[in-house]
Amino acid sequence: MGQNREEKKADLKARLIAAAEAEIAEHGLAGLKARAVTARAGCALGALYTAVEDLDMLVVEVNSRTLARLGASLSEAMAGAAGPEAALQALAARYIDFALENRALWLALFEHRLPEGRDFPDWHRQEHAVLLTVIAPHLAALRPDLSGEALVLRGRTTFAAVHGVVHLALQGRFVGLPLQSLRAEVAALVETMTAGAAALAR
Amino acid sequence: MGQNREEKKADLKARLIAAAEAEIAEHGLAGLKARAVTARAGCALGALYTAVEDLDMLVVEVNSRTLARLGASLSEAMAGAAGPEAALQALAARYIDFALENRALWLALFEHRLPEGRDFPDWHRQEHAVLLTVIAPHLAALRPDLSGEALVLRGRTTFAAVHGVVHLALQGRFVGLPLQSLRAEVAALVETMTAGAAALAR
DNA sequence: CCAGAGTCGTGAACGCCGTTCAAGATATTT
DNA sequence: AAATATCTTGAACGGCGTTCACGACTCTGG
Repeated sequence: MGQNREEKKADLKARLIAAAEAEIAEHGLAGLKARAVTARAGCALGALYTAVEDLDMLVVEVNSRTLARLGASLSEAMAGAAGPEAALQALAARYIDFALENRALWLALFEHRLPEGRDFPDWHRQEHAVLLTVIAPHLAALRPDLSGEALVLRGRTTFAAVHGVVHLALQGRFVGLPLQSLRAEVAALVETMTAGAAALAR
Repeated sequence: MGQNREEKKADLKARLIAAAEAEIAEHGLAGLKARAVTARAGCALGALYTAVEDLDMLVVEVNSRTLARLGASLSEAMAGAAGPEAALQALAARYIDFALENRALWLALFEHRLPEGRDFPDWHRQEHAVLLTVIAPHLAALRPDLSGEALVLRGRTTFAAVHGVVHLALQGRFVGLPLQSLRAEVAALVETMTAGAAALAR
């Protein structure tokens, strides 16, 4: 029971992050309330503001954890893939799986915004890079004609295209795909893009 | 000045929609406040709830207008295009132009959510269909091998892919493209997808 | 082991939000 | 012109994120 101050503070912050993660998973990002989080974490309302700057930064902490899990899952998915096309298909499929299994937390990654003037801390911005670095080498193999600069841009474009299809489908928008068609359509999109890349590379 | 009741009510609603549109354009969807809207529309706070059900439905009205303008702009863009590839390129380019010129209003189309239980009225859901119907015929021309059912799904996928690239870029996300690369990258994406479609259609 | 100093957690209170509703203002009917 | 029906008004309400004076706790020097 003899925790010193640093340990207690770290423990409180960890409990708050876990509570916020659970709240988002259950009620979505919009359903995240300071009072519900602190109640679940077993502390007073004001304690939240001793552990993190404000509720937005608590969301950043949750998103940071989600990104780490997503990055690990994607890295694992492309481990055994033979060839760039198979690797990209494996990545897209795993991206869909992760999004479906962590729906609200994954949506929070792209829904969360800071108020007008503020912007995200650099350490968090750079955590997003995994989403691009897992794609880059396979895209380079498909398009040996493109320079490094162009490949970086094309990597962002490729990710965003797949992401857009998954995003609209999981949001349940009218223009989005029905969920039962999502896997097949994303596979077809990746197939179309790799076939197009092969045709344009020569 | 002698307006009857129906005219006054319609006029109030129109003023509220215009005010909400201006507020969203200036401060974003998250910056839309009932008090600011009613002040701009020149009516009392409570009058808002005599014209529309609540603030969410006022956003739906604004989004309805934005969708109509977007649909008209897209229809106009593909008028003079020769061939399906040129038409899809023209549509994508116009989509980007509209999004850039109507940034906050366009973002509101995809950011706005209703609380947990509710969902959008059917008449509004169906207004989104223009985004798909402008694509469908050109996609059908590129992929004569696909059936009608598969083409509908592929149309949604194709829109979502382009939309995803534009969306991440305009949100200013770290993984999004820088705005100055957006047009070229979307053009490259459409080129890749049409090249891939041509390769897979035979 | 104790007392003083420093730090932290607490929850009532604040300002802002969307929404409601009794009451006053306005329009319509008789 | 009076009576009735309808609409508009803005103070008030409950809920939100955030703050802060105060009481409880932890660390340190003797």
